[in-house]
Amino acid sequence: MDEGETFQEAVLKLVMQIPKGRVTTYGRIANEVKGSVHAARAVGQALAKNPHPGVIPCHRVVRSDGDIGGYSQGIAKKIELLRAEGIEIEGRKVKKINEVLFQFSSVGRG
DNA sequence: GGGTGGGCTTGTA
DNA sequence: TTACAAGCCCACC
Repeated sequence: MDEGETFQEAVLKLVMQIPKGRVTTYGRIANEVKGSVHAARAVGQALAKNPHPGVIPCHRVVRSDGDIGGYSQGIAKKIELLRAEGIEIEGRKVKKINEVLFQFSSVGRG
């Protein structure tokens, strides 16, 4: 991440890169920003307090287990947003999470 | 300016 | 499936 950017900024920027119809996990972001999956807690904080709720698709971030986890506006809301993008939701978990999982290190990360 | 607690998590037993 | 422990950042006092 950029030195001039803070942890929160780095997290938000990564989430912004998530394309529609795709989702990622807190651990992935935490690994990209801090390199520690335990930082996922901090990632959630950054998303929960995202200063750009209209630019940061925090609803595209779910748990590593596929569970939606939580949402400041409400889990139900998060589910609707994901379904609106074409992502299937089973109860409180994302179906075929491995297929919609978006990887940051996929390309351009050399 | 310093110390403590909470949160949209993760992994193991 | 449930319960416990670890590490990280922000807000409050």
